[in-house]
Amino acid sequence: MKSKVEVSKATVDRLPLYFRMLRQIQNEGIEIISSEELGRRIGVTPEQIRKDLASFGEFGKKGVGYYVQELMRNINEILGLHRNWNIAIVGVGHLGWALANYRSFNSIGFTVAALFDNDPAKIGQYVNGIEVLDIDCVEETVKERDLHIGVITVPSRMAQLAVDRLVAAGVKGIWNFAPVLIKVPEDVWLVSEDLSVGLSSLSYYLSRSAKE
Amino acid sequence: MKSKVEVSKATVDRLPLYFRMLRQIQNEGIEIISSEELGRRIGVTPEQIRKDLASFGEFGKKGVGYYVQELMRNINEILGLHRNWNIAIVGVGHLGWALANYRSFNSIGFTVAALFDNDPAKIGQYVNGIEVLDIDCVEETVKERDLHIGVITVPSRMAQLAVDRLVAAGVKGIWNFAPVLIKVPEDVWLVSEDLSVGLSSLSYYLSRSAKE
DNA sequence: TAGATTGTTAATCGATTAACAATC
DNA sequence: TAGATTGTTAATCGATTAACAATC
Repeated sequence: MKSKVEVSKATVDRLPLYFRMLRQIQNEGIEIISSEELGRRIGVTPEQIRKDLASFGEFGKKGVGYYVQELMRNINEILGLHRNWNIAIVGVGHLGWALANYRSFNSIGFTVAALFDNDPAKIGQYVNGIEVLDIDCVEETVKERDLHIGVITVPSRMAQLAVDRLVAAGVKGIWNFAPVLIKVPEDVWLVSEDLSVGLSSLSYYLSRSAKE
Repeated sequence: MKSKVEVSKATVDRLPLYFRMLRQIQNEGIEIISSEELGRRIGVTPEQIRKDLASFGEFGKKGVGYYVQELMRNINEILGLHRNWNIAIVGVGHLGWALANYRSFNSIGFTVAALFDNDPAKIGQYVNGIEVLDIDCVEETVKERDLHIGVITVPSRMAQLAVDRLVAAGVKGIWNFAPVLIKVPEDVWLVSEDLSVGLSSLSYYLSRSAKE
C-alpha cells in the first residue's frame, strides 16, 4: 500500500473513465487488459493510466497486464462507489427533472433519495417515483433519509441559500449546476458544473477556424 | 493587437465566466472594474484575469481598471458570441429535453434550431415550440436551417453514428454528453461533458474525508 | 505628483510524457 | 529464456503565481 501522497484532481477525474471502460471490457468477456489497449479505447496514453493507478497501489502484473475484475474492484473502492450514496436534488426544473430521471446514477452507486422545490405547484408531485418535498423540509429530511450529496439545480440567485441549508443540515457534498460562485465550509466538498462554458468554448474555436 | 500566440484551453474556459460576471456588474450600474474586484467575485486571482485578457489585447487602462461595457464587447467578440449559432439537439430524452428548454442559451447567442430523434413516438412532437424531426432528416435539415453545432444526447452506443451523420452534413461543432470516446475529423471541434465524472469525484473526496 | 492598477517577464508549481529497470 | 508490460524515476511541457516596470 502506498503512503499518502497527494493525488491530483486530474487523476481522480480519470478514474471513472477507467472504471466505465473496464466494465464494458468485462462485458465483452475479456479478463486481462494492458494499459496500452485500455488507453487506446479511452483516448488516454498508457503511461498516464499506469501513473494514475500507481498513485493508489500496484494493481497490475508486470509482463501481463491488469486483471479486469480485480482492477474494477480496486477502482470502485478507491472512488468510494462500493457503498451507496443518497443524493438530494434541489430544484425540480428542467435540469433537475432530467437528473431525477437519469438511470445511470443507480448503476454507479447513487440513489436519488429526495427532491426539493419551493414551487407549490411542484410540491407533492412525483418524479420518477419520488415525491417533491417543500424546500423547508430540508433539515429534517437530510437526517431522516441520510442524504449525503446535494444537487443544486435551482436558479443562480437561490443557489447559495440552497447550499447553505443543505450544509447546515449536515450534507458534506455539493454538486452544483448553478452558474455562480458557491461558498462552502472547509469540510464540505463542492463540484461545480458549468454547462455554458463548454458551449461558449465551442463558439470560440468555431469562430477562429472560420477565419483562418 | 497581439500576434497569434497559443491561447490555453484553460484561458478560453474562463472567458465565459468573466463575461457573465461583467454582465451582472453592468446591471448593477458599475462602469469600471479592477481585476482585483472582478477576481474576488468570480473566485479567480487578479493576475490570472490580467494574463488571460492580455493574450488577446490590451483592454484595460493602467491605474484605472477595465471599462465594463468595452470589456464585455471585446470578450463577446473573442468568444464569437456576437453572432448567432444554430444548434441541433440529437436525442430528445430527459437531458435533450431539458437542454431544449434551457432558456439561457438564447441569452448568450445560441438558438436551438432543430431537434432530432429516432423514436416514432417522439417524432412530430413539439418541444419548446420546435418540432422533433426524424434523425434521417439530418442531412437536409443541416443545410436548410444552417445548423452549426450538434448536441449529442443519445445513448452511448448511438453517439458516434449521430456525430458521423452531423459531420457528414457539414456541422463543425459537436457538444457531446454521451459518456463514450467520440472521434471527429481534424476540422471539427468536439467538446465533451461527462456528468458522471463530477459525481464520482465527489464520492472519492467524501470517502476520504470520512476516513481521516 | 502620488496612488492605483495594468501588462508582461521571471519564478514556481503541477501535470504529462519519455525512458527504463524490474519482473512476470 | 525471451518477450511483454508494469511501476517509477527523470525530463519536458504547460499553466499559475509573483514581481515589477509602465503609465493612467
